[in-house]
Amino acid sequence: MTNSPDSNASREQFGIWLGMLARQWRAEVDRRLSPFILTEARWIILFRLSTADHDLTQKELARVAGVQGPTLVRTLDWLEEKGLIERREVPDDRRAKTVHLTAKAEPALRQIQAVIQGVRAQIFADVSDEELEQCLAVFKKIGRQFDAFAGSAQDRDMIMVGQGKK
Amino acid sequence: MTNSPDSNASREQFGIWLGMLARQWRAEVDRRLSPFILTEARWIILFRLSTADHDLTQKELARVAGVQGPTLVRTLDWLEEKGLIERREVPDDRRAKTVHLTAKAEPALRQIQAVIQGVRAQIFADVSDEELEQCLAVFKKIGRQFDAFAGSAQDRDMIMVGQGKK
DNA sequence: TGACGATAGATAGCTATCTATCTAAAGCTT
DNA sequence: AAGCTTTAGATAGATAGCTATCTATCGTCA
Repeated sequence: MTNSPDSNASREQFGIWLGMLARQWRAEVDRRLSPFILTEARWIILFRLSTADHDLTQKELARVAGVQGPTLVRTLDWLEEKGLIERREVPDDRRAKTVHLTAKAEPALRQIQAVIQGVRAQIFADVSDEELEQCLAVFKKIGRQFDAFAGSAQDRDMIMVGQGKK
Repeated sequence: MTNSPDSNASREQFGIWLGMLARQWRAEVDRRLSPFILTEARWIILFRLSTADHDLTQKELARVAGVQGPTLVRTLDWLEEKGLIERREVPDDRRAKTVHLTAKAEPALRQIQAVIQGVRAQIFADVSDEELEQCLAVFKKIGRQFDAFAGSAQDRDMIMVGQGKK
């Protein structure tokens, strides 16, 4: 009774689950982050900066964070206003700016790492490493299909290479 | 304290993948739906109405659609203005309203079903039924953890019962 | 060298989501 | 019956995402 009749229902459900889980994920992280003024979207940027192996321009940062340029601009505006990052001009290219964590950001980041770690520990409580890997494998297959639609087929792989197994 | 060196990275990645895929999913559906004025968020509501086995109040509809009340209200306002749904007062409870598809909505819905089907066919091109089920199983485990946080532990199961295998 | 297309970042405006709060009605409790 | 508490839906405002477009700068090539 599982194969055909259910698989259709599963496919119908998948997109909706994806959306619901993504929203719940964000809500839970935001809830736990609320003592730190940060939200998930803002934290992701700090995290990416802290784990980057070279100075990132806004364009590069947007790519590894998985958002579009304008979305990043607003987040950076906020982070810069709070003194957590700074934009520096690039000598060689006066259009570009690199983004850097300030001294103020670093202690906050360490505390927050622990909070996020706590979220993950609970969320993945029942999920084995193997299950997680299978799930991510499906994500990557699906991601490739989306990229095929969009035509920018290499971007996603670069993201994973960029920080997945560094 | 995890087993393989990768599993930590996988856990770090998971939330970000979830968010990115959910956004790409929505973008692709929206793109294909653009000839029909509808967006994914609006279509989901129509879909839920069309597959419900009894009249749904807004509260019930919000739950099966996986959004909060206010989000639904705005979507319904739009759908009602376009003449695709109507709200009816409930005789027994003058606070509540049930939501109904109009005659105008039904032919549109059938066309759209085909479009969405097309999205799924391509997105899941490389994904076997088995992989999909495993992935959904992980989703459900994670979903239960979120519900445990929120305290409303039964809601999610009810959602799946409500339309998963009916 | 001057002009034109491409690129980096910023801005504007739309959609969708959430939380917090309001209003009205329903349901208890005394 | 009066007065709480709870519930259904609506409203307001914040956050975050997107596309389209603008400005400034870079690079190329005629």
